[in-house]
Amino acid sequence: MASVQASDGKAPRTARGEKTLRKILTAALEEFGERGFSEASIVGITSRAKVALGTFYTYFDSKEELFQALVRDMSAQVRDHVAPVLTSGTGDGLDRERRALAAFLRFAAEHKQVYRIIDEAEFVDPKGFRKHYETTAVRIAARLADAAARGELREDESPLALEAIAWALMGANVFLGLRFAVWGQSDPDEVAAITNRLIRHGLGAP
Amino acid sequence: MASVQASDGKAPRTARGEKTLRKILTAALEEFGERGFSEASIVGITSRAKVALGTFYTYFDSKEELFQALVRDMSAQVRDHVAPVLTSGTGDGLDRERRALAAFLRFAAEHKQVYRIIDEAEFVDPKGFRKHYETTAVRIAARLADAAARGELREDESPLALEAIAWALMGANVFLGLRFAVWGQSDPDEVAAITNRLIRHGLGAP
DNA sequence: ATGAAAGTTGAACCGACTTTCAACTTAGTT
DNA sequence: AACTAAGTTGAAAGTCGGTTCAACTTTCAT
Repeated sequence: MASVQASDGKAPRTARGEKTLRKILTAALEEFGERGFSEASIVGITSRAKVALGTFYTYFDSKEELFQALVRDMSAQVRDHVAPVLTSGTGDGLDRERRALAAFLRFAAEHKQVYRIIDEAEFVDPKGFRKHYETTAVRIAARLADAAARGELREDESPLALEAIAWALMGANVFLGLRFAVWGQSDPDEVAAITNRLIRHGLGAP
Repeated sequence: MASVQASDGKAPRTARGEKTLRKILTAALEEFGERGFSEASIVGITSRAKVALGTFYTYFDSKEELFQALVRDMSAQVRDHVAPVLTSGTGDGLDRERRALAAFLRFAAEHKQVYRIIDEAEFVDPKGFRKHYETTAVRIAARLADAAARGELREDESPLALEAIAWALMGANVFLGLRFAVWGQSDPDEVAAITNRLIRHGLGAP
């Protein structure tokens, strides 16, 4: 949460201000997570945060800017939550992807608001939304290229193929999160294992 | 478009009424597709349709109900557009999935509004959204079960596995559509072929 | 041709929400 | 204690767009 920024020229200058800003951000995450962007209201946010309506405008220029700030932060949170499992543990590059999916599912189950905010960014903050998925795809593609360079993959893929595969894996992960973490809850390791079999060996008869 | 319904008790009773309803629906698709749900306005819709503001309420109880009607219709359109390639053509069950993805990508490229409306339904019409993806997933799972029964797949999967795989494939398709049909445009057959290799053989070295 | 049902019109109503702002409070410095 | 910068307050302004409705027009069966 430390990374979230107020609007330009509106950063808090005292400890009191910083505390207030944090209260607003926490409240905003709840409000947007529960009610969605357009149903959410500044009054709802400020009353959850137990500050006056006007205080909001000490830190943000508009509801949109607050939302954008949250999208940036949530995007970073997802990344930071998955990152640790990428460097630790044994196994090859595809094992690494399995752990990443399991970590993502665990995170999604615990932070459904985050999920909703990133999804809704497609309409409220299209640039932020696109940036989130494009950088995520690039990150996945880089990991795959790395695994390919170590000879762990079936074959070297063309750049288009690598990108397409990265988007396919990302989309699979997002939808699995929606189905098995946000809507229902299944064992993340089990879901990740099933998916990983698909990714490693495919579905076709040998 | 014939399937779209007006709100309860508001169905047109004359040819004139039917024509007006159709004008409103066409205009609504454009308006929602271009501006999104909350930016879209009834005035925007009725002026595109070249009817008076009040006419809208002859056929719909609210902006939300219109949107829901459109979601139902778009969901059916996607299904109907993909269906033909499932029964025609040669090859096994995985080939069938390849053709389905290619057809979906072609449809998405030509009907970006449809894409946007279904995505935004997550927030405006959660029930419709969920229904769309759940029935789609069930359909995919049934096709896979069918292929498995014919011995075309590597192994029989457990019910959880089958469902998870269906959601993974669906998510992959949706994200590929976003990246390679809505945001950018690549040859649908090429993208489908790349993805199909992944699904058939997996990425792992043999 | 006529009457009734269906459809159309757009000004006005209405409520809800974002945003502003001038007065007030708090905290830290000299 | 006095001063000042930062932060807080909430009433009120301003805006916007969904919805209503009573008058009007069109259609069509008899």
